Amino acid sequence: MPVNSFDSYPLTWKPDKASLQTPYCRSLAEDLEKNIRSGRLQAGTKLPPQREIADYLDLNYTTITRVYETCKKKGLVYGVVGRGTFVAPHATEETALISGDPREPYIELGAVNGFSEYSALVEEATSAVIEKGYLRDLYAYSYPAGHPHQLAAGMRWMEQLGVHPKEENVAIFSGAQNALTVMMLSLFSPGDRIATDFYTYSNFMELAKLLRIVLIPVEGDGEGMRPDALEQQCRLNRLQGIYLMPAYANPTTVTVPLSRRRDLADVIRRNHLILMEDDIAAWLQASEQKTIPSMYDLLDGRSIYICGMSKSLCPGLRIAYAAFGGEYRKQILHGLANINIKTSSFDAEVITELILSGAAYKIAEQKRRMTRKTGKIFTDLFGDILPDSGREGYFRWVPIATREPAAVVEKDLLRRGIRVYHSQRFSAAQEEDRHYLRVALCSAGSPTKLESGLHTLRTWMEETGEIPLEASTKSCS
Amino acid sequence: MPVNSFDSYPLTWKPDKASLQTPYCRSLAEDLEKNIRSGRLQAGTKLPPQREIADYLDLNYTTITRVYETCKKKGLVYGVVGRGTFVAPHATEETALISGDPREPYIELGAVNGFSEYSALVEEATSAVIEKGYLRDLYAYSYPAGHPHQLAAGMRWMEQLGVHPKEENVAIFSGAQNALTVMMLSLFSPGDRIATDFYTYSNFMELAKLLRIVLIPVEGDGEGMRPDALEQQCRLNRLQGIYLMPAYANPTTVTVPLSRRRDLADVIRRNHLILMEDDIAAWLQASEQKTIPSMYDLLDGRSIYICGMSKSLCPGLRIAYAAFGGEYRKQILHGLANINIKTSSFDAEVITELILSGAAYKIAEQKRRMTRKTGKIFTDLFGDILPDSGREGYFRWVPIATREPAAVVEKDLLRRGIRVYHSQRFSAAQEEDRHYLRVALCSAGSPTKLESGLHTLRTWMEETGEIPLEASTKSCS
DNA sequence: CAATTTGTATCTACACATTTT
DNA sequence: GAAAATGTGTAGATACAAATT
Repeated sequence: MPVNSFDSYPLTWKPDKASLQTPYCRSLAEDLEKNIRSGRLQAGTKLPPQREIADYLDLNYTTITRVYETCKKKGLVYGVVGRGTFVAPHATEETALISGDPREPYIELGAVNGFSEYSALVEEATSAVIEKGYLRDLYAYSYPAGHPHQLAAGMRWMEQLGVHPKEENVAIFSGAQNALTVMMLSLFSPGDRIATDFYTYSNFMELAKLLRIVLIPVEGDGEGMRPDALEQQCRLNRLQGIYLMPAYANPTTVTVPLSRRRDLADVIRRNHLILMEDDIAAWLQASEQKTIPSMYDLLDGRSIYICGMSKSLCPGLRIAYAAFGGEYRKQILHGLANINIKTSSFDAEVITELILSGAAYKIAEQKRRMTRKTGKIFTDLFGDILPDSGREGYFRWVPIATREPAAVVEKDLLRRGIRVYHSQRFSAAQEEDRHYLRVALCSAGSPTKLESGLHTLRTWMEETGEIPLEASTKSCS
Repeated sequence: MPVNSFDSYPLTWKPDKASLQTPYCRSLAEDLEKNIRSGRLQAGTKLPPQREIADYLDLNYTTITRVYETCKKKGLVYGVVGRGTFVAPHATEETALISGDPREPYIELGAVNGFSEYSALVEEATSAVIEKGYLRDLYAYSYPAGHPHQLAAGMRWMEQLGVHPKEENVAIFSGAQNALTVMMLSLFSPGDRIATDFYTYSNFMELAKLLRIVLIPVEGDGEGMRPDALEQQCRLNRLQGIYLMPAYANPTTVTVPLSRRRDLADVIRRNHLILMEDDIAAWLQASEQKTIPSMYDLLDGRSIYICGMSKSLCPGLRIAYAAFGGEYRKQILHGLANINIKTSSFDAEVITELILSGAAYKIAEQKRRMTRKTGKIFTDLFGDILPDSGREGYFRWVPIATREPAAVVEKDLLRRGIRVYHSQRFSAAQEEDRHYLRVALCSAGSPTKLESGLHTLRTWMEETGEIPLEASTKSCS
């Protein structure tokens, strides 16, 4: 659905011949950038074909290739072979999900805060660390990857999640996002291509943009990314890596079952991709009888596994464990040393205390209980139209029919008193064919507020004709 | 002093004509990379001129340009117009300064640990934070840039260092290195060029390498970087930024006086450079009567100022304050949000407590006392040959005459029981004309050990004929 | 100080793969 | 299913600037 095909013929971007300066490629790139940043060229606009501009300006057409190339590197435009070059969405605005001010008068169903109100056990652990009295050791330099006993605690935690690395292949980072930063900087170069789900974690998308790493969205279904689609993209795009959230993916809520994990692992192995497995929610499922093996284990530890503790235990503590293949060890530790120098010893020690004392498991269980409770509230209100949404998880993925722009939808709902995020924030592709809302169940502050917020949402859906719709959370294409 | 000019004529790199595959530029780049990584082509080796290889292989010579370009992007080689292309030093090995294991049997004069043994006051502050009981608030999401009262404490600290930003232009980072990472990622792009001192902080060099940002070394003298040399490089290289440590620069110990700061600020303003001012040691001089104004103030806040707290207060607490120009605000906060999500609330709060309670100033004074004491130990032993070295500071910069490779010198001294760092680790340029040792005075663990270590150093210098030499710490070209 | 060597920037040329028509 | 449209990858030609001789 090209926003602007050839109906309005006169070239959408028609550089001024007179003001053309030499070197052409630079002066043209600057002009194009100005046009986009000023808003004259809106996101989605189709730019004229390279050959057309070249004809018009009487230049060789690969010179125009350079111009588009320069702007592509800056994330301003993107090209599709056979179709044309388009102004990128998110070219100017930013989509990072930063939590709002808690005192604002809306009910928070947007940010995923992870039941941050339940931290009494964390406070106890904090005190315990101080009483133990080895702060002195902690507050000195050493062990950039983490104290051995902290790493041991991390390994114990990962074990319950189906991850079994060697101790020398584990390190502590300042949160999952920090771990991703270090991994991406250490293992990839600008211009490298990484496969992701069609919808993926928006902070990861922003990070990739900062690092000039190109995300290639891969089609999926109710079981996650499709192995054949991945294989195809490997052929087309010479991929270097892949980013996955196999357990309760953010935002689609999909959990990849074992058989699919095996198939994906095959493709990854065959194409020598570096897998970054962001296991943000595995712990939510850890209590269930069967733990699904991690992709890390399925790949015999020849990948990157990241397990952030902030969401599961406490947002203020910035700690993540990562396991990695021995072949990446040197580069990762080098990156870690140069980007972080080291991680906060105190945070790491509090997490360690929580794990070793067993409190971490209690907190996790507490949060699981909350998750079930809020899940029930959601199902009570939306079960009729979203029958498949009863799983454990911090948020839901609600299909919507309206074609209104994302900003309009979000603003409309905010005016009604709830904050939600539109699927466009999570779309790695340039166009989506279906639209969704991500509805967080863990941030409202109380069950009552959550219920009230969800009620507002339901009312909106009914008033705007969203309901009835052919319900389906399965196809998260 | 080309390590390998044309004495050994047959092309240093002679790709095999037969095994040449298409595409040429890729196959050749891979071959060159293999040769360098395998060690067949040693650091410093001059590669054949582009035209020569092209002639030999019967290819257009810009194709060889592409090959060298690819390897240059990977940091494997570097080119100098008019001289040739050379294999980069540090191409394969890494030079980051990671602290050694404290139990090893040498005396540490290499890493700069900042008297980490004096942290009783830090322990008290840690307890105080817990007793105050607002951990609950701290452990929740909000204020990605830092709590307002934490920022206020940061501003108070910066004030004594001659920095006066607006509150909205201040943020908290997870240590100085983390702040630099965020700044570099947010404000620069791969391929951008940043001016640095000829000798500069080695972790910054490594970070730049990771981010594919090119460092352009600029000549300096006893007062720091030379404004005319900077001006020249701006003309030659189209620079985007500049990195400076105006107070007791690491490793050269140079403090830039006010007049020089003014001159540099002029050049920076005229050439629209983004200044990153790493004020790692200003606090050491804060007690002195006159505080030299920061470059940040001299530029009316149109720059980046970074003030790491780890060295001054406690290595285990990963906190740095940064002030920035309003024109960078949006990008920096965006980068901060996507790279860190947020900084450890606990560490930030402990630092805040230290500042507000006044303990921070006491610790600083304590460390200043230690610095003077260790400085005196150094002067007692080396005052005769290094008369100008009596300033306050955590390390000294000792000129040496030997031309032995850096690794040999360091290993020799390690065998004698002391660890020091050779100037090559800090050299942003490819060749140095003088050599130095950086000698840390704050990491030995005790005055006795320090004295013993320095004695070992002196003995080595006498035995190897280093002493007598025409002493001069002034020329840090 | 002019000629030469050498790397860099820019523009041109062409073959190719995918998508659309 | 063939032809046309369109972006991408690779190679070549030329002008230029800095450093060396």
